Amino acid sequence: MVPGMDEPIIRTVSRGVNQSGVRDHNVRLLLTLLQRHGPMAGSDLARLANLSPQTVSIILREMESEGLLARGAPVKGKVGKPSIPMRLAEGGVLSLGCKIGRRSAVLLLADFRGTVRQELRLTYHYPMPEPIFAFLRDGIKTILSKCSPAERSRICGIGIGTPFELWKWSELVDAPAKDFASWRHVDYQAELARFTDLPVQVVNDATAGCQAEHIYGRGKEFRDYAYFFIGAFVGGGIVLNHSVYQGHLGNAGALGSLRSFGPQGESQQLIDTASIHLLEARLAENGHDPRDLWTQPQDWSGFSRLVDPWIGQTAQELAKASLSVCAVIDFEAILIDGAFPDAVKHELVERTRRYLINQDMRGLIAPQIEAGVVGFNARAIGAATSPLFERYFLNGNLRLQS
Amino acid sequence: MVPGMDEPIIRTVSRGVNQSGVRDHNVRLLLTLLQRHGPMAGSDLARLANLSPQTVSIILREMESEGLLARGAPVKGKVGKPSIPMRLAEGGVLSLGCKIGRRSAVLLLADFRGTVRQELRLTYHYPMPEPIFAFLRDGIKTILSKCSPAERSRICGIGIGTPFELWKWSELVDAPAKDFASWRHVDYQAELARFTDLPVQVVNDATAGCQAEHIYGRGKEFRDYAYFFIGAFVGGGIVLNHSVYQGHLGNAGALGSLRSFGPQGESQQLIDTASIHLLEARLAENGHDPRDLWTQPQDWSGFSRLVDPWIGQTAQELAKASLSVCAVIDFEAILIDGAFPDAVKHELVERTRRYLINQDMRGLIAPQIEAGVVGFNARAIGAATSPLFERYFLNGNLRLQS
DNA sequence: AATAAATAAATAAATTAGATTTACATATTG
DNA sequence: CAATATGTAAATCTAATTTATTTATTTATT
Repeated sequence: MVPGMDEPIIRTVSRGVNQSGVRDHNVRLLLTLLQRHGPMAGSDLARLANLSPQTVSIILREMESEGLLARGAPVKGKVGKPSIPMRLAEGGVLSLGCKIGRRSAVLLLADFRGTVRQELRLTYHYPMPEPIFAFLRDGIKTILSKCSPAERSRICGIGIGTPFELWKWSELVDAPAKDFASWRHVDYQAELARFTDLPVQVVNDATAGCQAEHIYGRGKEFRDYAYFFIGAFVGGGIVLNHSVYQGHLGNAGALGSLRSFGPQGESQQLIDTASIHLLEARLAENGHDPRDLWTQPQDWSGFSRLVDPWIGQTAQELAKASLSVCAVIDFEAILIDGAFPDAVKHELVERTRRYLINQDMRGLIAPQIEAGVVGFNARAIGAATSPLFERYFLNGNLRLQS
Repeated sequence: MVPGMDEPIIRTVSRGVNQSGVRDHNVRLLLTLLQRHGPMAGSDLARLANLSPQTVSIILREMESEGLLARGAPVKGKVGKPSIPMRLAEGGVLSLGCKIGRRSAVLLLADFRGTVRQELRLTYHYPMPEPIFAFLRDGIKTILSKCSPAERSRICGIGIGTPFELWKWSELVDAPAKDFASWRHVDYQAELARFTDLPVQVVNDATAGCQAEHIYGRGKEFRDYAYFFIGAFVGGGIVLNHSVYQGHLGNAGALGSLRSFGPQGESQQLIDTASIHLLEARLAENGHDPRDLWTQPQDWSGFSRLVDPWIGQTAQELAKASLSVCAVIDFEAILIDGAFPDAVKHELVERTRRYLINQDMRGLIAPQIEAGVVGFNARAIGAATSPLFERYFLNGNLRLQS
């Protein structure tokens, strides 16, 4: 049995549970544990999940026969019968992810375990619906044509990571406001349904990044944390109880909208004080081509004179923002990632830590500041995880109302 | 069967579910639905909970025989057999709640439905462990002595609402720092165990207020909201998915620690800019006795000249704070309550709404600003709800690790 | 080195809990 | 009296646990 056929268990407080709901939950639980902890024997899973070995055995054999799980080499060296570690099968499940960004859109095919198998990119001056949907239509076709029939049948859906209220961005991206307004009534589900039967999930782009970090990066280490993704515009996501929390309208973790203060004490938002578009502007003022930031994502050493003060400012803002979010939820950690070279990321994290200790922390528990590891493509990879959570993994927190 | 005997279902993501877990969940679900929606027939519960009428029938009869539920008068006037609405039995479950505050501690006995049956108060210049534990010991004895044996057996626990890291308060309450440090190693469970066998839950005081508003007040109306309780020091609580979220160390909703800015742009916290202690100070400066605020909780009209500007400042701070919290979670609403007269509360809510619309709301969804209805005693009443959630109600979000 | 004992894993068979389904008695309206 | 909805009894079904068995290995003993 594959989970996700019935409505999953306990998605709202007002849902009773019956036997098939129990099975669905336990199947998802075992998949989630294997995802989170890596390959494991049934006996270990039974202990972790607090289920009887028999129950685990039955579920594992079923999932194995469906090709979701694969068995590893028996582990010897301990007293007793050798254990057989089970793992998520490499190609057991595939999914598509798309990120719509300031400068480019990405479409990719990823597997169960976060490996990107194919990737396509569209760049533009600013995003508009028509070219993006054309890119998706052609891109999906291209990607599917390179898959075997078996692989195609294992693609479980497509996730779209997109900024919240994109139609309000026209002045930020200096696009004609009138054209840009067409984003307002875009219905991704309906548009995608014109050329694919795959289930479609829409998720905030930075929240998608958070999902990627959560399952493939350092997210597993923490129960509750906030995630910053520094792109052209900064955004965020939050995790509670080991689950990404999207919020009732999908706008939880809108960390770009955190209040900040300009040099004259005027009210600003984090998006105005800690985003890469500020660095782009500085580059342009200094006669560089700001597009170099995007075409040379692994090496910004050519602009270090400008990058360095930008890191300083951004770190200061992130330190203040980190404490603001910790007043709402007592996050264990703050993860920072973005569309920049690793060296920049680590410098940013280091400086944020230093600024943090000078802040007023009365009544708060200091969070750990850590660097994310997924990096550049986090938003598209994370978008691809949405269909996985929908069908295979446990997500303690509710989905969006849809 | 009474729920809560086994570990309740799905408290962490890594918990498997078996039949007894299912029953426990469904029992709690029905109790929670009756709590939230009021008396209801089994057939309605079955529809709401998505359970078969048979299952609901069995569970209801069992809970009725245990005295947790009572049947109402048959409802006629519709086609078909009249339905019998079931309700939480008035005295079905009782619990104790204690709030430890700046100026006073309160101990009360409440029932399943939020009605306070007995209430005791201790006032002090500043809180210290020894007198408070003596008050609890004697108070519990007094309260129990006024209960019938049947009532005593129905008391399911005691909840303690206390500020976070009380030992750091010495300068705020001008107490000798040395004495005050004794709070640091206080173990409520151990202290209470010396004179009572009741299970003890410890919860942040403002979060307790939030729990009270959540089940007895306006909390039911919203899926996600933040709650401010304006006491001597402002505090808060948050609700996600219709459940109070305490956070992994019990410090979620530490809204008093939200960053704010003083007149010279210096960094402050909300606790410094939106608390009743500011008003106390103004009263003292103007020759009034600040204790009048606490002894005349329903009438502050004597100090309106001083109260009015305090309301203005507080409203402004709350408006800014409201947007800060909505950048972390897309709360539907902000609920405001406090230890002040209703007239003050409503003026504060009204002005907060007005300030809100002048704020920078890019990227955010404007929350509703609403007044809480539980008022003054919210923290103690809410503390008393902790044992109820522990044993009888569903709480989608995790409890503290303990 | 050979062998027995201990141990842990995995699973088959029997049992059990608790849900659903089906059937029916009941009380009411129209 | 027909229609309808509630509420419950009996039978059925699902998926868990418990108990018992097989198997592969390490460890201790001879």
